[in-house]
Amino acid sequence: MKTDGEHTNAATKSGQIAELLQERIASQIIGQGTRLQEAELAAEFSSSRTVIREALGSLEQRGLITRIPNRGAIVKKLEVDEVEEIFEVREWLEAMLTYRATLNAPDGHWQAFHGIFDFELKNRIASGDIKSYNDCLEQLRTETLIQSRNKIAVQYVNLILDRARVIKNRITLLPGRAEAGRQMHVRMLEFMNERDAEGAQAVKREIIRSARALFQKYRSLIL
Amino acid sequence: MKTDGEHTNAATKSGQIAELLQERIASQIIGQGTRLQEAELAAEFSSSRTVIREALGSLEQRGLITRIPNRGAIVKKLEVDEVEEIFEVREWLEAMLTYRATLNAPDGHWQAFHGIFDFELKNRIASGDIKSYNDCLEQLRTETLIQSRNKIAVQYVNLILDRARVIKNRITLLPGRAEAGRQMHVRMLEFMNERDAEGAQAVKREIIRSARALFQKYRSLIL
DNA sequence: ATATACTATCTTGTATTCAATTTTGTATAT
DNA sequence: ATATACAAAATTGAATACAAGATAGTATAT
Repeated sequence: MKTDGEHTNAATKSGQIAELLQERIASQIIGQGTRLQEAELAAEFSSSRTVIREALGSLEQRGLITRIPNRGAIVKKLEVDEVEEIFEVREWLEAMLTYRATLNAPDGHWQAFHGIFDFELKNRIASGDIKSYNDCLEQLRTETLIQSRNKIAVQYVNLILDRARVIKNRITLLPGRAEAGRQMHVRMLEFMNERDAEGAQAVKREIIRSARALFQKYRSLIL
Repeated sequence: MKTDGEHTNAATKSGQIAELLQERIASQIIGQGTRLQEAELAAEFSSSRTVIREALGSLEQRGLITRIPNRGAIVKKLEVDEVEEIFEVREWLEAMLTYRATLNAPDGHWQAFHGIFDFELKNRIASGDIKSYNDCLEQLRTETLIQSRNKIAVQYVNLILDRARVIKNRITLLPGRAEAGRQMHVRMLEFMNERDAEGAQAVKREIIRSARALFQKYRSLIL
């Protein structure tokens, strides 16, 4: 799921622990509302509370946990409103990334992806192989982020997505979503091939808006 | 310049110090490339290195400083590419906020601002009072962020802007910019009054793109 | 039985100490 | 004079120790 390993703070213990905890929280191995006790974590990672506190500081900045002074840290709960807000930010930011990637990529750069989405995935999805679809989606996403050539945008969009990663995954699993998503991506990739950035970003928005609509419909099941 | 004091971490020393340093860095009281020495800061704020390290951790997460393991922290230098990237993200994100604020605000909510931008500021700018223009701009911005009703977007857009606040201010001071900006804002506010979110966001983009063009033209003077 | 006050315990916030790495300065060899 | 090797000082990273606030439990009063 990681996109770029550039300035990872993997050198310090606190950085490593923060990464680990982030992964666990984003994938809900550590569930929403869970209390994060410093001494407990220090014992688990056999380190001092100092580094744990530094790691918690990072997670707080990234918006993954809430810290109440003198009371401790808990994993942030995803409120409905917050998920909606995240969808909205993603709609505009990822549209931007698609727009730029369309303009920046070399000629025919999206042809391969178009082929995969138009043919291979069609059958795989029909046979229930959602995992393959998700993997390709992730690859396309990664490539789009690279081609957008906007490191700062990538940084923030990844930060935001990590706050609602499970939502994204659960929506993909909804009946019919994968195929509908595949078709929209085929359309988007056609625009990208034609260097029609305006058209591509419009479809990208459509993709995210439709995911958001599904969330609104099934939120009781998803959240 | 602060927009919302909601979940400020002003309760802990490290939080307070981080806020203070952020303000100093964003306003370039502490210049780019400056080395931040832990012991030195600890002495200045008469606190322990522990809290300083926590504060530096926050600033690193916010992208304001760079920390090299075992070597220390320096205030990030604004590269040309990075400023361009920030302009691009702002263009899309602030367009979104304008779009939403236009749809969300009650009827006639922007009338007062329109009056100020259309009349009062006209003369003030003509007489060289850029400060007033900047203050009104800030008020409009604050109101837009509130009306957008998207806390997460606000959070990220503020984070991003803090990385290039001086650039924004210096561009406003460029000859002719204030008046040109005023006129564009009048147009934008007309759209907002008419609840034409599409039109309003288009002008907002125009505003940011024109600022970006000025940056490209005068970057040797601005950076 | 319920509510309040108090104490003991637990948890977080901060300071201090120790360890590891980097930087700086000096001496020596070429 | 320049380069290398080594030692000392400075700086950051991590662990421990101490202080302060919050929580839980108990005793007392009503």
